[in-house]
Amino acid sequence: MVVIERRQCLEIRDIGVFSPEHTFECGQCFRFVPSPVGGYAGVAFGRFLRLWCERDGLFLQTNRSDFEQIWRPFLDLDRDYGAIERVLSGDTQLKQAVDFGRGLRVLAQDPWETLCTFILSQCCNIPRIRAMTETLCRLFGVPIGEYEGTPLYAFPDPQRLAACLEPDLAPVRAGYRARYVLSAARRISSGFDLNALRGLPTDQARGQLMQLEGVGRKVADCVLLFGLQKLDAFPVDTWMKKASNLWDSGFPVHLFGETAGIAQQYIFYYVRSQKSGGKAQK
DNA sequence: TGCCAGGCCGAAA
DNA sequence: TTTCGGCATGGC
Repeated sequence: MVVIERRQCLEIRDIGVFSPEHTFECGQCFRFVPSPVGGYAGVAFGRFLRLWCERDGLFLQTNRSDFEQIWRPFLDLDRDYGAIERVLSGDTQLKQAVDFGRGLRVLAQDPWETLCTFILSQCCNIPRIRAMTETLCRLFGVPIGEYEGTPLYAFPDPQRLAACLEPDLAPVRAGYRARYVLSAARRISSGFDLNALRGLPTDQARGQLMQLEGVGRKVADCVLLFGLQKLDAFPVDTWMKKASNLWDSGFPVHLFGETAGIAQQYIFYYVRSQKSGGKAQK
């Protein structure tokens, strides 16, 4: 990887294919949207980022310090996705999914934000998850400036939400999920250490997460994958059954290690695209 | 208008 | 252990 400092931004080269669209439309992260001036823009870890592709480079509108501390790990830039894609493409069925989503990266998100957004995700489509998440941030997150005239907010920390009551969350329109969000916020702010789960084997970490109210196997595995970088997690649920229908010769679940978690994201994205008429759902 | 959505929970079978 | 209804709401 080569990092070149440009005027007001950084240019990243030699990282293989990186697709902001596939990375932010594949259903793992709900706070980055297409920017009116190109690429994608959003907030993570209390910082704003816009990123776009130009010629053979990936451009980040950020500074060197934030890049090293936040965006380099967040965007998983040090992993060799080319090698992973080559392995997955050896399976003729998986190759369809890889070809569709080529350039997506499994993000390293904040575990608390990941937990919260995937609690909100249950039985919702992605546009609605995005809307609920933005309302939650606008109401309870710390303002961090503005972009193109739109105010920006950090994701609210668990202590802030733990001080709320269910009626406070009514504008979020989260329905029965509001209770789960508040319950998780109270557990986290009273000592449940999400980061400590990184040191546990995946199955033990999953068991701990499932102790939280409203967190089942699916939400737990999404937190393991996107928030704790346990890429051997593999959320198996209703969409996987649909994938099995799509691929009539059986579903490829022989994967292990980091390949499994990355593969499931290509598959999820591909299956969803097939259901919405062969193009990425926005 | 009706179906579906990155589910979870508790009860019943 | 598996199945099923209920939950709260909005996108399409």
